[in-house]
Amino acid sequence: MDRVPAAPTVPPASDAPQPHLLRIQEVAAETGLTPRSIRYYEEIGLLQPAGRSPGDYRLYDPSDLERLRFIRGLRDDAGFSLAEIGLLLEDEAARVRDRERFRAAGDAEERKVILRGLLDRVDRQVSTLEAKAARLGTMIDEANGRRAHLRAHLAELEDGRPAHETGAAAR
Amino acid sequence: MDRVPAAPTVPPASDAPQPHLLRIQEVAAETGLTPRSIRYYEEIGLLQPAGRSPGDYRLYDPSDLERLRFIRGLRDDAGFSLAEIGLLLEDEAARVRDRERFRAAGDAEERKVILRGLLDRVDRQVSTLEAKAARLGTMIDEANGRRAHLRAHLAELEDGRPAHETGAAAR
DNA sequence: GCGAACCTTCACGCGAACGTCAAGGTGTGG
DNA sequence: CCACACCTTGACGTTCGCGTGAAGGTTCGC
Repeated sequence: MDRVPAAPTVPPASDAPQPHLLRIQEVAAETGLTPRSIRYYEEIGLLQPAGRSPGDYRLYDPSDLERLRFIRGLRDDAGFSLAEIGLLLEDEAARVRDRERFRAAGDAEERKVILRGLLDRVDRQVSTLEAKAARLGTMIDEANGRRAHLRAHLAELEDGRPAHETGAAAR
Repeated sequence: MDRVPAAPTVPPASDAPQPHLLRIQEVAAETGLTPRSIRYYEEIGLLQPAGRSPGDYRLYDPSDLERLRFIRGLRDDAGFSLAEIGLLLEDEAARVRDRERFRAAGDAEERKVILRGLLDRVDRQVSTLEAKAARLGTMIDEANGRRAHLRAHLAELEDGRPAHETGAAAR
């Protein structure tokens, strides 16, 4: 059975940097990616795992999961290339540094600076996504235009002489 | 062979199959694609040029242009793979057949059947596009959520103690 | 009828985004 | 302590979506 720590009387709250570290296959199952892809994304600099085990296993924390899901969304839903995703997410090294700096910074002023940087990036992400959505919207409009055109033609034919009903083609 | 009607006093609407046939490079300029891509799309069955010249040059009519523009939109704006585009456009051979049959069919009833088929296809295209747009919309919402979260954190820091102004960071 | 520009069909090459072994090290329940 | 699943780093293979010649035929203006 599980050798789970039976009763941690009081987790000392001072530093608990082990919330839920997952190994690569669990991450894969969780995100719908493959281990190979995840390693590849690391290779091209899209994300760094939160840490490594003593035996050098990659270990991922929840924020890594979120990032991977975001990457997958950008790839599958938005159809961006990994290169574009790299530009959107911008410099994984910076993220790591920022998190480090943020934790280290007791100074509220520095935290604000970091937060503003993050906010700017998210703003750019949103506008990029919205631009894409707008182009998609245009395409949908055009397709609807063709649809209306066809409907008009069809109506013309049907209206001119409502011959016999075509069975179950009403819809 | 066919002689071209030099001066069709009254275009009898029965057959005028030479409106504006373009060669591949003109089509490329018109659609923003490359000749190589256009040939490749033909190779994988995305479209057949309206005809060939006596010297075997590919010749494209306006509906080919429209189709190519649609393909480009699906590829660039919607981010579909060419395989997915093939599924969306569904069987170029059918389109050719349909057009042929439509022209040949004086029968209004058969024309209606063909039009209904086309309409169904366009309907499926629209719903596929809208599904994609919805997923993109979800992504945008999530990104906005993160944005709001960051804003809240930032506001908390700034509100708690509005220290000194950060110069020109007002955006 | 000639040259330039365009076209044709192969055919090979390339970067992106992984898949797939191979040859080992790691973690753990029994 | 061992079996076995999981992990590691290479390294090579694959598919997609074309780019880039090579070698030759076609159009067209002059």
